[in-house]
Amino acid sequence: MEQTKEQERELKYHLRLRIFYEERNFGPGVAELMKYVRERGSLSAACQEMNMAYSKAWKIVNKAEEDLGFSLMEGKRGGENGGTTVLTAEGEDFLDRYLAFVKETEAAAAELFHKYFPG
Amino acid sequence: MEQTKEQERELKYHLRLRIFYEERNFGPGVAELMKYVRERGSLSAACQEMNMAYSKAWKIVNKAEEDLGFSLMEGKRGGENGGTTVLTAEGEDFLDRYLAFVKETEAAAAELFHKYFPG
DNA sequence: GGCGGATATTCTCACTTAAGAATAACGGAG
DNA sequence: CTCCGTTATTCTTAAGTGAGAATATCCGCC
Repeated sequence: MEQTKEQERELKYHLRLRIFYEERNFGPGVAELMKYVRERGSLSAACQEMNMAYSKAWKIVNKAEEDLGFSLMEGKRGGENGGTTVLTAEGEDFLDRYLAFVKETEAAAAELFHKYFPG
Repeated sequence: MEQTKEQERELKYHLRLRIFYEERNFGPGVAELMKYVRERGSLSAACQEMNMAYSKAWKIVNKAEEDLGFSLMEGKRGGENGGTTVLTAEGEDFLDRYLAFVKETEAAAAELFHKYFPG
């Protein structure tokens, strides 16, 4: 504020799309976890993919479910591989809509960014 | 995850638009401060409007200026009212473009949200 | 029936961030 | 020349977050 700095820098934008309901929210973190759970059939496998502690992932998912008011995934303990986790039907549906929403919104934002911050 | 919850809730979305350059960024907080500084000609007045400690506001602005590489506002100490702070020309320009970018992006996002999350 | 691997849950600890107290400098007004 | 309100800056302390250790439970498989 007192001293000015002179260098030019390339600007980049970044979007964080998050669905809010009062203090509750659903964002990119849970979405990514869900994508891996759908792909791998296991929450701990999803954690390995994302290099995240299982306990943290579990808390994130739990919080999102509390916030949304319905289950996103369901786990089973024991069995052949030790256990499994799969998305619920509502979880699948919600994730798909969230991903489509984010994708199109990001495309729109990219265009607008170049409009206002060209070069 | 173990127990399902049944209530229906209205979903709302919320957008956080933030301009990134590597670890640097410019977001809604600094923008709001700048709007009040432009309106009131004083950073401490802006803080009162936003119910924020002056020291915190100053730090936020300073960080943003460091990140962007140019001054957003300039302060003068002493004088009739104790001091003043006004936006620099670059600050004005940047703020205006940021606000326009955010406004149009939010409008686009609102439309897409209703497309994917109707009702 | 014990093993292994996954789910489920709680508890620490480090680290980051938030909030604001404290202090100094400044300059017009009275 | 002292006072007042503001800018400028640093420091302390409280609060929140992140990362993961620790523990318990489940169940097919050998």
